[in-house]
Amino acid sequence: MIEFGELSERLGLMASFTTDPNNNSECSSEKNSKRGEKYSLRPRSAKKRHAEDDSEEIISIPSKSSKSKTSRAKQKPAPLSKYRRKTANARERTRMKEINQAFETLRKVVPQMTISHQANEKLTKIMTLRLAMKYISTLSSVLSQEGDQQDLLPSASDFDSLWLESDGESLPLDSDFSDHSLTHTDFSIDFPDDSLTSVDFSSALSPDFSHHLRQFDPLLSGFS
DNA sequence: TAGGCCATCTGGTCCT
DNA sequence: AGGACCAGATGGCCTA
Repeated sequence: MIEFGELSERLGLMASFTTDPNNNSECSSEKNSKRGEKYSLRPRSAKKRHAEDDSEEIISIPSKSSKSKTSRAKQKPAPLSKYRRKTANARERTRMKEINQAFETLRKVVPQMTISHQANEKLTKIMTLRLAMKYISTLSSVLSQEGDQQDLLPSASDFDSLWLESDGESLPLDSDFSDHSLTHTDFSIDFPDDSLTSVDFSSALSPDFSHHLRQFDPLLSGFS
């Protein structure tokens, strides 16, 4: 079991909780929250929360027609205490942070793509997932072709038959390495929203490819 | 200004 | 009981 102090230290809670050790449920939700400001509710949420806090102090007689919190409390379990709500939020942020870190890792593993419109922008989450699926599919395809051969790493000529496959569709990669890009038309199968006009798969065709392949090897060993 | 993307909050559900 | 996970709601930021 994690002590509050330990949890708070881990999650950086202490700054926004009061220093009163006897009152863990107090927090600094009064200040307007800014992104990145920890453990303060957004203005709207804080307003709502305060309204709920106020209503909790009112003892009302439950009635059928009433939609007050007090009447609803009879049917639903009591909302989390401020303290538990804060810690739950902190855990949720941590969880999302880990997911985002995994996305960052994935962005680094998939070949760098060049998107003409947004050349300097990082891939969105959905784009990252889609490209990863394509990349895995490509590697799988290459490995299956190389299955009978000793050398698993593809030679340059192997890329003449490198395909990007998705949902039964096959997208041929340009075998001319001086212009290894997919056209917008090619990619429109998976990106019908015109978000891509060209995709540069140069890293997949470079020596780096073997590095990527080795990284994926354990995952792909079960394919064949 | 609308739409896309994202972070955060929140309540519900499941699990330990 | 409390944590993990999930999805909906909300609002901020950015770009076309």
